[in-house]
Amino acid sequence: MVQQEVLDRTFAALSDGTRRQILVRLGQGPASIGELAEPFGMSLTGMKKHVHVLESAGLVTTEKVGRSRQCRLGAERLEDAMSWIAFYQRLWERRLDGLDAYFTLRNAPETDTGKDTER
Amino acid sequence: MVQQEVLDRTFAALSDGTRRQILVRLGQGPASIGELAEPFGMSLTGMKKHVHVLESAGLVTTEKVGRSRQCRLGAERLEDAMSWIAFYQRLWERRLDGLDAYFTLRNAPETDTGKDTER
DNA sequence: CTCTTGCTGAACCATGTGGTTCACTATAGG
DNA sequence: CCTATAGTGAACCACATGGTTCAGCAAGAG
Repeated sequence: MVQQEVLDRTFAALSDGTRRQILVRLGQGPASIGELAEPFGMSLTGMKKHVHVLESAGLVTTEKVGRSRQCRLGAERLEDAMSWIAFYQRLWERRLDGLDAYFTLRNAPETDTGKDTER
Repeated sequence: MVQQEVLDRTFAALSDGTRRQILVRLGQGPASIGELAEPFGMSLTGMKKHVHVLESAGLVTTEKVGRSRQCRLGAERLEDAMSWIAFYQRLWERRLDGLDAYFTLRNAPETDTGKDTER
C-alpha cells in the first residue's frame, strides 16, 4: 500500500504544530529560513531542522539563492496521506460488519440491521 | 484551528507503520493485545505501548475483560486530520496566487496569465 | 579589503520512541 | 490449592526529536 516509509515521513512531518504552521506560511509564498524563524522566535538552526524534515518528506523544496535560502511548498500534495486516511474512514464506517456487530448494535437506538442509516 | 495537540497526537500515532497496520487489523473486528502482537512477532509489552499511543490519540478504545484486554477502533474518525489535509490541499493548489506566480509561470507551457488554467 | 548578514555544521542537552527482558499480578481451569 | 495464561510495570537500551549555543563560511554593501 503506497510505500510505508513515505507515509511514515509524511505523517511524522505533520505531527508537529510548528511544521504545520510553516506549511501554511509557505502557502502564502516562498520565504527564507530567517523569515520563517522570526515569527516563532526560534534560532535559524532550529528552523533549518524543521525545514529539513519537511523537505525530506517532500512537502517543501528549497534552493540556495545568494546567501539566502528560498523555501517553498514542494510537489508532495499529501495525496498518499489523504488516501490512507480515506481508506481508514471507509474501514471505520464498516467496522460494524465484523463479528462485534451484535455487541455494538445492542446499544444502537434502533435495531435496523439493514443499510447504514447515516447514524 | 481545531486543537494543535489533537492533531499532534493523531499524526504522530499514524506516523508508524506498525500502528497503521494495527488500525487496519482492528477494522476487521476487536482483538486482544496478544492477538495484535502475534503477527508482528512482538512482545506483549511492546504491543501494549503501541495500543496506548493509539488510545491516547482516540483512535482505539480498550476494555479489560477477564484477564484479556479487548481493543477496538475508537471514536476518532480522523476527521480533524482529514480536514487539515484538505485545507492544505486547497492551499497547495492556490500557491501560484502569490508573488512567486511569475517565476512559476515562466515554466508553464502557456503564458496565459488569466485564470488558473487547471494547471 | 572589511564588515555585516544569513545560513550552516558540530556539539550538546533533555525528552520521547520503539523495542527488549524480568518480575509480578490477576484470572481461568482443573 | 495449583498451574498455566494474559497482561502490566519498571528498568534498560539505542536512537530520534526539538531545541540550544558557538564557531565558521559565503555573499552583499561600502
